[in-house]
Amino acid sequence: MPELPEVETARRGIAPSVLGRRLERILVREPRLRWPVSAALPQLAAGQQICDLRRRAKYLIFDLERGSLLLHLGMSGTLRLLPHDIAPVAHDHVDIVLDSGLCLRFNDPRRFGSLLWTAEDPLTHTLLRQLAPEPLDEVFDGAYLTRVAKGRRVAIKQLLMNSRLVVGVGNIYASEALFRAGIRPLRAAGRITHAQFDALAAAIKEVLHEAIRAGGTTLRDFFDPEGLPGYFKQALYVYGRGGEPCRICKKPIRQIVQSGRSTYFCPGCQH
DNA sequence: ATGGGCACCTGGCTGC
DNA sequence: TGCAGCCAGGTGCCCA
Repeated sequence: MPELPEVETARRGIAPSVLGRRLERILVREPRLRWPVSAALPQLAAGQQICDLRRRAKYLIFDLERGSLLLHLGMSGTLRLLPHDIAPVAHDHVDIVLDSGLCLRFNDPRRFGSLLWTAEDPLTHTLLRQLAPEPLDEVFDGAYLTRVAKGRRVAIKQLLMNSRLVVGVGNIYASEALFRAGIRPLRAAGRITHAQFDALAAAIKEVLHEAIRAGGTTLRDFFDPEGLPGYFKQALYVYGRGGEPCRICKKPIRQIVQSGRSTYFCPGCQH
């Protein structure tokens, strides 16, 4: 479900309600997530103030006074802000109850999401340590992509979805960024020119910024913490548009499968 | 080192 | 209607 813009939308929606508040308690109704939620986690986190709420790739990091919570939304996870006494519905797995009477409720039908505790610097956690630089940071540019793609035969779309090389770009925005940069998703990464990588890095930043501004992309079940959908779907050029005419050249958008996942591109605009 | 395929889950949609 | 089959926004891990 969520790519970087959707996670960032969640972070911005939640931040005003959680920053500086005390985390009263955590209620785990279903610990069987991607990794089992530690039975000790509620006690480790309870009673502490929430000092910061950060995002690293698609992880949300709740920094408490003595340790951090790492939350990943997986494919189908959402966070909602609710009065704590609202009755839970199906797949409401975790409540983070605040001293304001509000609670942050994590719902995740597929349970690919995760909630972890770390007492160390979260950026050194096993799952975060190896992640590529943030795509919206300055160090992420055409020179960076050229460097990491050097000698690689893997298709550029798959490279964009390798979290050791690029983070935050999932299946929707990989297709969208490649369209904007005019690059075919099947092109071997190592054979793309520096100039094309300049265009691709710029396209990634642009599409992520625009999607964040629109509150993310809602295909089916993404809603922000207030329960509102994202409005970026109408701005998609290729994703989910197989067979429909390209918005630029009118040729039909093609849908192919790479690594078992759908890829969309325009045969007229991308080379 | 690199790359490919599988695994983890539920639900919604399509077509018989 | 019912149901089988396929697809879905992620990513860690095992194997060649």
